[in-house]
Amino acid sequence: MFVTAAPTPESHPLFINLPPTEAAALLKQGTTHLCKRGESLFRQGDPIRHFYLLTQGTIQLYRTNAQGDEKTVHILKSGQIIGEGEIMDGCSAHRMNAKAIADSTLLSFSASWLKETAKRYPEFALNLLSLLAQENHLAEIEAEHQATMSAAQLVACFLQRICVLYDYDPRKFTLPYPKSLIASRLGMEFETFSRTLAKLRENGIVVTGNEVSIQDLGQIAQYVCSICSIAEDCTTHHDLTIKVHKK
Amino acid sequence: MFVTAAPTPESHPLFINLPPTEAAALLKQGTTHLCKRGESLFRQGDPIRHFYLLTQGTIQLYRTNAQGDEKTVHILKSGQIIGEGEIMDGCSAHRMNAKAIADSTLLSFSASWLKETAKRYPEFALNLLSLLAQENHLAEIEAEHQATMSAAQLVACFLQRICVLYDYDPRKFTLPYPKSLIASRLGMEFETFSRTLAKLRENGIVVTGNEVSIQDLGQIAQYVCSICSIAEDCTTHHDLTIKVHKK
DNA sequence: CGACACTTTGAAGACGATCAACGCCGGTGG
DNA sequence: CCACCGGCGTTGATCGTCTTCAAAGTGTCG
Repeated sequence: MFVTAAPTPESHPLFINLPPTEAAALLKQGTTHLCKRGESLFRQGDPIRHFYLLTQGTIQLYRTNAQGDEKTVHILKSGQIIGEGEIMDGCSAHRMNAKAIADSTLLSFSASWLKETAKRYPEFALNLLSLLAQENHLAEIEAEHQATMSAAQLVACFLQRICVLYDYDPRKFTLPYPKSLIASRLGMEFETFSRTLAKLRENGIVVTGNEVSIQDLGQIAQYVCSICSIAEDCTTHHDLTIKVHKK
Repeated sequence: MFVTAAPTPESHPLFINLPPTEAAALLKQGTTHLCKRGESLFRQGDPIRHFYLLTQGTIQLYRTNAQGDEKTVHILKSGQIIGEGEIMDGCSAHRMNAKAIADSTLLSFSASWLKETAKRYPEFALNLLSLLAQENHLAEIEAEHQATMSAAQLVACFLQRICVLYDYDPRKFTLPYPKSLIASRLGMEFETFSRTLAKLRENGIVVTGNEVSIQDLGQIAQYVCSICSIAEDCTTHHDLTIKVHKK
């Protein structure tokens, strides 16, 4: 999940330690799939047929409950993978919906390809295990954040993550998707999201329209990360600090 | 994580599809470790040395932040495993604390044992992948719950899960650990937990001291599960319904 | 009996959801 | 070219929920 964009599929974390020829051969078994902005890739309840590697674009994963409320589970960017959990878990039907937020390109493999490859290539299996373990950690942290952070802190944390994920300059960048999507991703109402922006301004994050400027990382760390139990080994905040130092 | 208690380590989900002799040989590489009630198994920041299989007792996994607040991440029972995520993720230090809530017995393996075994036995790797994928799903659901459910709904959902996990009769069972621990597990204050009990009584769950009685599963489903986006494929609620039908 | 851990209850305040109104912008159609 | 509309975002007022601080009740084990 938390993977810096792989410039080419061959260099994806899944294929680390595999001979490049093997990786290329495996990748050839995938077919390219296009998904236009607004199009659905699959829906909750659909049979699981494919494992996907997103090579370009943005995919929203979301769930719907009986009341019709939507909750965004993930917003994926190029280099991230789709379906690995559901496939390894042995699910027969999708547990969420996938929709393109922007025109997207995916490499699609059969679901059994993933299991077979994991079985045949121990290195691949270990890479997949590592990815799942990372996703796991992030999901746990997210649950903790939801339980302990205020809306403003959630937003501040998310903005930092976006910044690392997209390799933006914290001092000035443009939101890669609408605010309402972020609100849905963070499990809050968009009115609440909007109101947090005032609070963030007091804490060194200025948002004007779609432009964000994180002015003082130290202040934000104080405001957000001091509450967080992973604080010192938070890769996000760590990477961000390094990023600014370099420039 | 969400594994019905394995009566013997050999029948643990990790060893499914492995020849029994192999499983037994692998298990022999572990050593038995005792952890008395209140004792710490490891702490946040400690180097990661072992993978554990909990064979008896109860282990609490929790995190502490700079402010000193504790958040319980998991409460494990026999049959569950410890450390798999951190090891597969390649962490060098523990990201949380582990403490015995009750006298516990663990089978301990070296961290490299886990990686080596996954590398050598494809079936084992697939089993481990399946377990991680399940944990993942649960963690995602938990984040969603934290974001969308009220305190009372969280408690109701948790009580149902306990019921399935420990194979209790929903109509009358005793809480396996103190209420304050449950509150910490659910990310709420224990005062809040206490107050939710009145609300639950109105919805068909009566708690008196440590005795719980879930009187009407349908009513609870209405109160809790109708909000939840996994509703129809929630193993917990599903299993619970079946359980009652059988009796 | 008294100490201590655990739990309950009360009152005050902070926070987020909800409902409602309005502003802004891009596109469409007359 | 302007009027209208729909998607998106902001702001205000109100209400219910959870936290916080404080006090008191319950239980068990020396």
